[in-house]
Amino acid sequence: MSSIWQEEIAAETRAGGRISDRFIVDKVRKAVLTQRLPPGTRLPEVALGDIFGVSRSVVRKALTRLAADYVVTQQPNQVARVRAPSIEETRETFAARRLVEGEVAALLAGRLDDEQLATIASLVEREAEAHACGDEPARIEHSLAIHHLLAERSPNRVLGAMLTDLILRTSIVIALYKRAGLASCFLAEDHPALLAHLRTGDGEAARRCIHDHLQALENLLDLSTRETRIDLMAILGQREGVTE
Amino acid sequence: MSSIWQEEIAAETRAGGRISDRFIVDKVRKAVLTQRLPPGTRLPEVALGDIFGVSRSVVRKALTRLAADYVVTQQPNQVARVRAPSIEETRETFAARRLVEGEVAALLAGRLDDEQLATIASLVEREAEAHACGDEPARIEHSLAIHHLLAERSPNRVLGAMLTDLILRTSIVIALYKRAGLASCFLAEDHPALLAHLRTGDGEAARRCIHDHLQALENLLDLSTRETRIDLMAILGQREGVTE
DNA sequence: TCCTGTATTGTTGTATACAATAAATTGACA
DNA sequence: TGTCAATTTATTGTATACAACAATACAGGA
Repeated sequence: MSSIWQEEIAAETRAGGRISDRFIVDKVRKAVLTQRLPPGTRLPEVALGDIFGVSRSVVRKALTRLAADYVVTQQPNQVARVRAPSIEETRETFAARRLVEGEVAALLAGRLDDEQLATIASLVEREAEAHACGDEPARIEHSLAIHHLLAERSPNRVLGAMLTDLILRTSIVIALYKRAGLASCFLAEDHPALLAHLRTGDGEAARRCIHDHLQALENLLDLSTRETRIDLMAILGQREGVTE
Repeated sequence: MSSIWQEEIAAETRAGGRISDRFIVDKVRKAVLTQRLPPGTRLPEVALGDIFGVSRSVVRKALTRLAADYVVTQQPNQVARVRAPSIEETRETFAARRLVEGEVAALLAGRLDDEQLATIASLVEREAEAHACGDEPARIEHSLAIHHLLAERSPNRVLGAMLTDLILRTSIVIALYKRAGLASCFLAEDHPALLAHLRTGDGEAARRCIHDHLQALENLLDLSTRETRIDLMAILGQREGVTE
């Protein structure tokens, strides 16, 4: 029973903490994000229960939550699968995020204190450094941290929660549809420019900045309808699930 | 065991359909919306299971979904309760809905075919009639149908789903914070004006119309911070739950 | 009267058994 | 060899039992 989560589960149990549904949600989410669980992967309840050392009750709750987050699909009497958002949904998700994150940035401009601005500045710097070092996972982590900070600090918490969801969903589709051969989605100018607008308090400039940034990101993806890169039939046909 | 859902459950079981988690979600949601289950109401799993004639498994799934929809709160080892959104959250929910529904309306303007426009026109008319007859429940139903139609027909389905959620959440807080003595939240001019803009295809006008409409709606609420109408301590202190 | 520790009750958390459904396999037949 | 039906296996749906935790009620002492 060697799974991709072997060490993490061992660490958690050693630390005395018993595995909860939240733990499972986190692990599956991250695995989907890093494409260790590609779209279409079967997630049978008993298999996951064996892996995490819990019963189906806990797994079921985790899967229900993942379905609410659009990470997996759950249809009656069928195994849960890692979701494969379509090209159309990808475009719509980006458009929704542009709207929401643009508004959050506009609301936030001029309202952040020096400490928060310094935190963002540090993340922007570290993102550039990681890119220079060729450490893409670290760069993604810092980039995500910037956007998550906007979501957390959003003066409107309802919009903030919506943005958190949208960041996750766009991250998944970026991993899915990243143009083959593209090493990184780093856009050197964008985050520094955003920081400047947040500092000066120009809300509309911040909104435009976010808008253009996300549009540029979307343009880096391969969303050509011709050859559907995600061949659902091929994916759903294969019998592979989580390794046990 | 006489509950507020007595007849509906009997009807469902007579019709041969067995009670599913979706059924429970619908019934609880509607009861919250119509304030038959006021905020703070305890929703113990066994009590709900007895009422609906199912085991805790089904009830638990329903409650998890209701929590994802922000209808109830679920904290570890504590009974689920009907959520009581704060005044601040109410304002934020309205602001979020203005943003999202405005965008949906702008996208939709000029894109609806004659049949869909006729459907909306009919709903607008029937809403006015219901108001004239003093039939407030019917008026609310028709008004909601108009907004739900926008959500369903949204060219961007991600935004459409978000709007569906926001319509539910605003409906709950409207019921909660409606100014005492106010018979109806009917705004005679707004829906006809929206219909006109959707027909002519003026997206920005449709956006402004939605924006002003929702702002007017929010202004009809009693969101004065002075006397907190929702006294959580009083509500959470009382032992009342669903009637058995 | 007020506080505090303890027993009791109420409620949720988890595991498991069995039923119901879907998927896969097998075998017969053309 | 290919196709269809019947059987077997895999998987989820539901109910239930027991453990763990929280809230309550009660009794005793300051």
